[in-house]
Amino acid sequence: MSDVEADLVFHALADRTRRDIMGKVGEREHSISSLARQYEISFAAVQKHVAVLERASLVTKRVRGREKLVGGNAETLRRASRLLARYEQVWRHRDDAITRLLNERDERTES
Amino acid sequence: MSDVEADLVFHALADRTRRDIMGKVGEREHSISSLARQYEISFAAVQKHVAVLERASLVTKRVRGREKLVGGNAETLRRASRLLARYEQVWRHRDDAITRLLNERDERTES
DNA sequence: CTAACCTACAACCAAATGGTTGTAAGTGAG
DNA sequence: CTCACTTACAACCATTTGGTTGTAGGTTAG
Repeated sequence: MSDVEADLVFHALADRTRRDIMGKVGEREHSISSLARQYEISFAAVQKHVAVLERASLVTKRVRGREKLVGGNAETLRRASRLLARYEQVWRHRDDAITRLLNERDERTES
Repeated sequence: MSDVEADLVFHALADRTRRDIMGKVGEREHSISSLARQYEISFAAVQKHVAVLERASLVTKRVRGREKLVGGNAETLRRASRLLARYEQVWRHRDDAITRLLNERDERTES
């Protein structure tokens, strides 16, 4: 997952309204209007949130008549999940006392 | 993971400099100065990035003499990873043709 | 002791964000 | 055909963000 991609995805996830939308469109597709009706904010605001999710490839839109149905893109979600998992794995290595001691030595001789 | 928590964590992850810092401090602890020396931006800017990561509980600081060592907090990372995994699981259900057909019916009778 | 180093924090700035309202255009129901 | 519905997008506003410089306080090395 590229830096730009991660920027877009994590920024998209960093808003609770957008995460909420993610939850809904993951279960089944929703038109933008039907989504907008479920929030206090304006239609345009919801539309913008969907656009942010779409730029991040977290959702996709398809046309049905005069409306557009928004659905979740599980693939992107999986890639983001993988990125976090990679950090997690590396980090586990650091968690024992031995590496901590090594760190002390390394820090002292650093730069 | 609460909404506020997720807001902080995903916002913290949505910047490539901060993700880069995550990579470094996950392997071993780094002082803020030693981190700052590794980027083009000012010391204060790096300090702010670390503060954002700290507010999100993605890293912790401990004192060693006149410096503060920044280290990764694997626990928070795990919780974020879990949240994404939960979305992922729900989303998988939607991916077969049958649910798509059901959606069409549901959408038509909706609201 | 003193000078160098490390951290903290305030004040400031330009750009991006999340929200609003308003306008325009396509589609479908009746 | 016409009117209501759905989407798109521009313009605007307040707040936040990521960056800067400057100042001040602690700690340690020599």
